[in-house]
Amino acid sequence: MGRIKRQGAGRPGGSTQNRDEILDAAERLFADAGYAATSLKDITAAAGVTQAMVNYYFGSKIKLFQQVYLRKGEALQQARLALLDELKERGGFDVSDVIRAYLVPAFQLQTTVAGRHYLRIQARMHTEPDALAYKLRQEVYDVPVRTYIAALAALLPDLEERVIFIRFTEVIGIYLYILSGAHRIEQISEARYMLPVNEDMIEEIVAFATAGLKR
Amino acid sequence: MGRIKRQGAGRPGGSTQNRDEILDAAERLFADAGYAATSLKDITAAAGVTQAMVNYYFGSKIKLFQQVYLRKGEALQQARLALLDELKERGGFDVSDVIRAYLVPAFQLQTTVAGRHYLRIQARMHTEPDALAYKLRQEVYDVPVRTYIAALAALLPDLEERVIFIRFTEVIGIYLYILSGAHRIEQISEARYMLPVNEDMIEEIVAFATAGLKR
DNA sequence: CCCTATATTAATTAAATGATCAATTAATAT
DNA sequence: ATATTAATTGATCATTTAATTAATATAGGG
Repeated sequence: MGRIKRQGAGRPGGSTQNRDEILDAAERLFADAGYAATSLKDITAAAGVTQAMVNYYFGSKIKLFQQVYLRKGEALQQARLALLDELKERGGFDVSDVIRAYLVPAFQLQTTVAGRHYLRIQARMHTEPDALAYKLRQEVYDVPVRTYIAALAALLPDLEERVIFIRFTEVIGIYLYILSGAHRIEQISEARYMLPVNEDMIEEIVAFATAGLKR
Repeated sequence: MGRIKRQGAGRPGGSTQNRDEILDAAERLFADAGYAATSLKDITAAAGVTQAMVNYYFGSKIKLFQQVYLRKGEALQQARLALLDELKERGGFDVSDVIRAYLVPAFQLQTTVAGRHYLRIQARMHTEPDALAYKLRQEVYDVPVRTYIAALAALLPDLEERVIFIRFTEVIGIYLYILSGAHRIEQISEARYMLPVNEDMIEEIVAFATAGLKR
């Protein structure tokens, strides 16, 4: 954070990773404080570059945010679609498998520091002002959600698709809340309880959600 | 918004509601844009008062936010505890009734404009930086959550309290997500589906959550 | 009726913010 | 070799921000 790299102006020798370092620093700081409360000064200081670099690489603060969100967001959705495709190829899967396929890529992000930062940003996207979040969110979410609902509909022919949509919305609520910060949940009960980690938590949500969906 | 009330300095004649009008305007604007992105200038303009009034009545921007949150937050938690007490007095209730008692006061808020503003603030509290949100959230949430978990534990003697805690956390995730903005969910599927309103949505969540809890 | 507490405005302050620009240096293409 | 493009610094800009203060006017208790 903030290490000094060079002194004078001008293009430095060799190749640099300043663009990625800005993205990484922004990801971390946006995760901690949200978009509006994070200044370009904070971000560029953490990345060890001057403020002008943000405008050089990204054009503006808001465009930087969009890049941060899309970078891991698109990968996450691709992973979800890929897992569902695998299920379809293998065949012989049920509702639990579909729910699990949706959850696993998100919980995998939770195993790295940067992934956890991204997950906090993602959770916050659902409460940020529409002007900031709506278009981005839809760009990333629309296709995967529809694809998963269609897959569930095929497995649950007795249920209207509309009902599946409603219940899948509830599943999203569960996993977003759990992933938005496990630390917090322990605080509520004064650390008397801990949430299970990863695999166990995934299976808990899968079981909970499957029971709610198939009821 | 921004109507002019008076011209000169000095205490105005009669009684005023400027304090409440500041709270109302702040509630609406904090709901729309979040804490950091809402300026005191915005709030005081909307309330039709000068900026200095915020510091006069509340001391600072952050203290104003806390008052906004606590005003309806404490009432909400009181209502939850009261409904649970009613159940206990009447006797003969089950898991569904407990879940419903937790949800009903929140969904009642959704029936008024100001209530919907508050619910957006509440949903955002779960992703705001800990420095802003942690203490407030705990102050309001701690007792009711524990009380409800204890009530559920009495009804589900086969389950460890720890398990009930985990599953109740999932229930909170569901309802927060649903209430954080129903409009958004319709957008995701290009308005092909609508979420049920109030009573129906409450019963949907009650059924979903009960199935997940009792499984 | 006077005095003090209360409520309000207008002006001001210092700090922070996002953005822009000219200057500078290295890499790359011709 | 030379010209152009890419990457970077440091300084500066106009705004916006939250907060403070002095002045002013009314309310209400003795």
